[in-house]
Amino acid sequence: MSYVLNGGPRGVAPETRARVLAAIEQLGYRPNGIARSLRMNRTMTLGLVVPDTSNPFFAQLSRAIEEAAFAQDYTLLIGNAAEDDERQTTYVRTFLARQVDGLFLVPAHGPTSCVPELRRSGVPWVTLDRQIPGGGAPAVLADNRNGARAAAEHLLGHGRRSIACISGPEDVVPANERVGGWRDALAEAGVRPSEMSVWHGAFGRRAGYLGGRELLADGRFDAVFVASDEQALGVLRALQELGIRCPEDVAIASFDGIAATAYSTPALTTMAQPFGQLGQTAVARLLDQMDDPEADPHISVLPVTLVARGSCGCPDPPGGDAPAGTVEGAEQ
Amino acid sequence: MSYVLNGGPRGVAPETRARVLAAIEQLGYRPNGIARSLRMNRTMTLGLVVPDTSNPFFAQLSRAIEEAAFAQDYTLLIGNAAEDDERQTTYVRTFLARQVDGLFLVPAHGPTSCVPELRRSGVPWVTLDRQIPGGGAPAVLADNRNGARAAAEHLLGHGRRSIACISGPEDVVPANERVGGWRDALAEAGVRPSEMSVWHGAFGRRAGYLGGRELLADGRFDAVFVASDEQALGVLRALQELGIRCPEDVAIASFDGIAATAYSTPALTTMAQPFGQLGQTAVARLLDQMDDPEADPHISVLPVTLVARGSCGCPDPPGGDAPAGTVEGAEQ
DNA sequence: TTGTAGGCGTTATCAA
DNA sequence: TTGATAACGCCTACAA
Repeated sequence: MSYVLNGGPRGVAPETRARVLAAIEQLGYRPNGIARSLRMNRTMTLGLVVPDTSNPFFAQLSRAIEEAAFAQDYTLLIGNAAEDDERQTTYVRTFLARQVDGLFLVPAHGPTSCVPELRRSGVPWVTLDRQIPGGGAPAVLADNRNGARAAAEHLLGHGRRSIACISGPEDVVPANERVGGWRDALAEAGVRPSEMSVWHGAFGRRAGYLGGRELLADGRFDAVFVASDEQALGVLRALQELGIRCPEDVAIASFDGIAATAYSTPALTTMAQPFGQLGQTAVARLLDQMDDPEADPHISVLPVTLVARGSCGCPDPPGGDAPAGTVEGAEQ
Repeated sequence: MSYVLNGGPRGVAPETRARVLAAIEQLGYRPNGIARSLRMNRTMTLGLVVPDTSNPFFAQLSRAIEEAAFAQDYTLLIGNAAEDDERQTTYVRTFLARQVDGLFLVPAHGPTSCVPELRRSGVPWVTLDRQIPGGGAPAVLADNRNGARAAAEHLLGHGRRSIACISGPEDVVPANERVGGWRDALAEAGVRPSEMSVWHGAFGRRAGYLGGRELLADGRFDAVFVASDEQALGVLRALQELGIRCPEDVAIASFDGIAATAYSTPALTTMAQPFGQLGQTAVARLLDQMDDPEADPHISVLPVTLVARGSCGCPDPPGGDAPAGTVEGAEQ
């Protein structure tokens, strides 16, 4: 039975095979994957814990990982930490109890108390998007600093001189790297650190909206670099309410390259992350670790690409142009 | 060991319990959920297959279901059918092989060839959002017809008389129910069926954008009812490119109540689905079926609520007002 | 080429 | 109160 369904590890006489197949058909037999997992000591399941599944950036990232995992015959369990360390730990624990073969973690901001447990479990894991300080696990990251710098330089290239920054939570590493890149560009253009204005808030539209209202109302700035597209969409709405035109009065460049940026008015100029590659790389790294748990944890930093649209002052292309780095998993 | 960890079904002497606990600690013992599932014949896992995880509506719906399942100690497996019947079947099969205790299905458009297999498996299942013609399974649905009618009536109430409709694929039931509701309202206002213009396309922004460009360019219409928010966001962009003002020249009302509608310019007037309730109801129905597979499949139709914002001509509230039906799982 | 049996890690039943 | 043991369904090594 086993031999005919799995095609091995030894042969079956054609006549017997037919008999077995017939019996399977007749009894409506379905193999039990749980028993198989128990025996084989692998579940062909991977876990993914993200800070917030309702944030389109994480949704697109999850989708890319799912795609890559599916292609390798793995099923993906997705857990939503809701930006809460306790819930993050709960999910990690649940997944470990379910004997996932490996785990992806996009750490929520704040402490990441599940790390020791994760390490003790011996289950291979990989962090994504955000690195863990004393991690010890492979990480797959976007080139936040250079990307942010390129975005700010692009705004400078449009003749903007007074460029604010709206960023994510202060304890999120990539948010700070992006602020760093923005600072780099401004410093090189001769702006003093004391003249650089940064606003910190949650990722998500609401925070962007609030930051926009607070920072851009008085006309001090002729441009803003926003650390995430979601926030930038909120900023766009804030400008609208304030009667400030984009890009004429305030130009915007942001970061991530989510699909929605192609349909706002104006469409957003953004540094697009290579979602498909991020997913594939993450899966590849995890499989590496599963192959050889002793292999030293590799840090992969993937480049981001500028997608110039209307919000920075470039010509606004027709709605729905595909951001360069977002071909797979973006569709719609 | 089992008795101390699970607190039953029989007692353990305090002294023994302490010894067991100590051993657990010392050996770093972790219970194996797979073995447990095999023995118990339940995995505490539910499956969900949706047509397209990158569509924010399904993302928000998935999130609500995950929330409700998590609250009942179930883990949710999410599969992305990518609007492809074959892939949908693959996921259903994968989930059945993994011995999910129950399954949620949001059928992709077109045929749903996995139904016989699903039925034969004996695993309880529930359909969501879209009902299956000869289903036989419980369904949890929004009140599409009345919701759409209310939306169209609202546009009529603003004095609009020439109201087009942009809808989803022709073979998707809820899309047609929404078209039906829009027809109802127009007919009641004295519009002849021959004067009612409907455009059909995929759900998603791109389709809405294309439909908007095609249908609204020549100024024949002073309003449009759009069958999904995603499409409506595309329509908004199309109007912008055509130099048509919203709501002055063309008013918009749409359907779903996804979070992004609160941040567009103008913010979208929409019929908000009660995501939280949909999730809870779906889980409740599935647990019902699991309790008693013979219980007859109940069809739950939940009401949608009008969220009036700028796109229909109502005053545009500040960005980020929470759509009435979307409290849970919407955040941002 | 095929039948048989042991064991994966649990839980629950039976005997002590 | 506890120790021993069968069984869940699968895979595979071994014997025939």
